[in-house]
Amino acid sequence: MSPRNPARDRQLREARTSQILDSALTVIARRGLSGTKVADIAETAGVSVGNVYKYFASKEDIFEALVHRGQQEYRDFVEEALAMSGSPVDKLVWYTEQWIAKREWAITILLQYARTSEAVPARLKQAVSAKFIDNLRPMAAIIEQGQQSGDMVPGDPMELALIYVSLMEGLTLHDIPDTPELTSGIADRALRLLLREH
Amino acid sequence: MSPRNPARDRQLREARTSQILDSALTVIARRGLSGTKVADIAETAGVSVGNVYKYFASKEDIFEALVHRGQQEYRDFVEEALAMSGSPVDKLVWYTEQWIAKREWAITILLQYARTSEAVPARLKQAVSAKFIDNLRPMAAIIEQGQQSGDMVPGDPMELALIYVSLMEGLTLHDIPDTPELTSGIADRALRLLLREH
Amino acid sequence: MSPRNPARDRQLREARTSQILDSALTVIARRGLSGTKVADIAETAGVSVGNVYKYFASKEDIFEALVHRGQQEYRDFVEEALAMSGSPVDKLVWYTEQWIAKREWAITILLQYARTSEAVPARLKQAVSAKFIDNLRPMAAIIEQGQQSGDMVPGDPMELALIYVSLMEGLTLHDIPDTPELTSGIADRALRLLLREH
Amino acid sequence: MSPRNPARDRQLREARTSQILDSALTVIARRGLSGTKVADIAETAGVSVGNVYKYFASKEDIFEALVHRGQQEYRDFVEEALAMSGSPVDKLVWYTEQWIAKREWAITILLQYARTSEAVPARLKQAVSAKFIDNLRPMAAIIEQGQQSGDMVPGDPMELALIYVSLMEGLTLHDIPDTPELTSGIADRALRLLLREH
DNA sequence: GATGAATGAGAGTTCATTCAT
DNA sequence: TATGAATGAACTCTCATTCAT
Repeated sequence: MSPRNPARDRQLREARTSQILDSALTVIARRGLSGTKVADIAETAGVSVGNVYKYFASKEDIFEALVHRGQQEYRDFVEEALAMSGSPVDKLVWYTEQWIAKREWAITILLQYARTSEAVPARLKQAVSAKFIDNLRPMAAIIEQGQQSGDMVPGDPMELALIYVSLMEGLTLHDIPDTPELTSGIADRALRLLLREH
Repeated sequence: MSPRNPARDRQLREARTSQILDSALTVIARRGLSGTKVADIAETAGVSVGNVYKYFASKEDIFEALVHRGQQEYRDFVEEALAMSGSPVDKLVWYTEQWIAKREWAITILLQYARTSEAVPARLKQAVSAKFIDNLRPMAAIIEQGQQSGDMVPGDPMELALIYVSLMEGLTLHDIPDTPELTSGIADRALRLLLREH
Repeated sequence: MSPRNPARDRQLREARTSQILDSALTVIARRGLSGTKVADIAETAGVSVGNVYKYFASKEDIFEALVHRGQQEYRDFVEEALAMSGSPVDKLVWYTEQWIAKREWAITILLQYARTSEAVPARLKQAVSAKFIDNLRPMAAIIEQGQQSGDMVPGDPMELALIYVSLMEGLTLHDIPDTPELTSGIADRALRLLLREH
Repeated sequence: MSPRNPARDRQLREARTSQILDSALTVIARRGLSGTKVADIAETAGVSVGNVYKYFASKEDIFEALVHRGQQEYRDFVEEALAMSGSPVDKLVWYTEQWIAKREWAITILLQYARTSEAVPARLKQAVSAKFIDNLRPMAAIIEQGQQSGDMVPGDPMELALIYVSLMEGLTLHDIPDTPELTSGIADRALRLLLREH
């Protein structure tokens, strides 16, 4: 028997948790929550079915953890864009390129499901919607900077942020792996919609 | 011989079919395909479970019929926009207002699911994607007219059509009944992205 | 409207009843009772499903009528063999040839099912078994005649009748349409088992 | 790693499989295939419904396994008769007594159903019929030995084997538990049909 | 902790029977 | 009387969850 090592135990536990969530993200995004079997998640994660339940109480619990993690990661990402050096337009360009590169289709589908499905508890739906609105703020801040520098179109920054994020999401949902309807230049083209003509 | 009236029978059959599809559209959009019980569809349609199977061979069959009908209705709608009298900008305005008014969220969710879910047969996925692209053409034609009249931004009309439709869809998915994140002016605001500044 | 004719009405009713029973016999023998849908019977009989219920109260009712008719027809047949002119051996030959010619596989299967299946009410099972035993008597009488004339093997005539009928049935069940394992001479060969060597 | 014992697991698996087949044999023989619920099989076997599906893909799959096992067991049985020491008549006597003692009614009913029902896939029907014919060979060999020793009636051994087996089956189907029409001496009497008078 | 066999509630689908026309 | 659409109970099969090892 190996000697107990609480720190290492916790670390292993977190690694397993992440591993299960990563697998769950992909399969749930591809098949929907009720279309995904716990056995699918377990298999993709390379663990046994029973073991999944050592880390999560239920399939719903996995979904909720997934949603929270996804929204937090997005928050970190958009704040990183806001905090970076460079002009507001540079920030927007970086955000857009990163979004495309990271292929956020999986979490986009999941969050859309979380906001719209009746199968999701109202409590969670409201939390997700509220967090989504809150997550628009860094983007709105970038847009506001762009308006002050005269580089971006006028209008309520929060509204413009919602429009831009919706557009990113809408485009993303047409660029799922294996169903590519997007040519590479389209996101670039979309970006320019926010910019003033000169 | 027969105590039935064949013409009336057929009429009733078509009415029932529509009734079931209408119900299915709403509940499947709200709960997902695998999250929806045939019993839910039946109850919403006000018919018995068994009777649903007189009209559709399976739940998947209902879904497929729904998708076909949805894409055809969209085609009719966008061609109506193209055919109407008035300037290209008028057509785009009408299209946008109608889209918002018709609250196309249900079919938007369904078609997104049809294009992206692994649970959907590849054959159907491809058909839906192809039809989606084809359905961009009338919108591209409107944009081309707008470019010729100097009212709309330059760029490949098909690309711009994809962007605009993606934006509509993205916004729609944030304006589901009971989860309204959209203020009334946002769609109007979005529309202006395609217009040239003067 | 045609004028009422009670005699003709009854005749038509009997014809319909026979027609339904004939269809039922074939399909139930081929698919089993619970494997047969009332719709199958109706379709084979060329009537509507609803109309079947004008003549029989239930599927079980059809089955019971079938069994009764089958056992009565067999009784008539074996009594005809007993009553015919000629030697006991001639009677047995005629009986055997007729049995083979009439291809009684359908009713044989049905009666076997009626006697052995738990799905059949005990009351009916007992009636069928009793009638089966009773129906052995004419055959036993033929055998007794054959023993008296010295042409048939000795032994209890009822036992020998049971053996011979079981053999006929056993052979019949290997000569179902589309599954012929029987060569034409086998029944003839079987017949000789009852005859004395000379 | 694994806390399981693979050898023991496999053993348990085989035991469960047999247990389910044994239960299935009895209930399907008594109620017919479509008259038998998987729940009946599960209950008789003392396992849960869901667990049955861990061992067999479908009810049809159980039926097929049952048929294969039954025909193989019969083959072993009849070959044992052929291989035993003693005269051909001794072999036939042993075979007959064993058949009666083993009360093969269940598998007899099942195989008859497999050969005759339209509900059984043609592929399986043909396989069963072919195996049935093949399984006649050891019996035919016994009869041939009996003919050579002058103890059995002349004739094509395969034909006589078919007749004898059909007779056994026919008698068996009149001696189902709870429907006994057979007196104990009848099988003995039947056996003598193949023997020459002296 | 790790495993996967076992459970049983629940979903899709069928079909005997009824009934409005 | 004849029809076949409508009903819903019952069946097959699935899968989230538990638990003995």
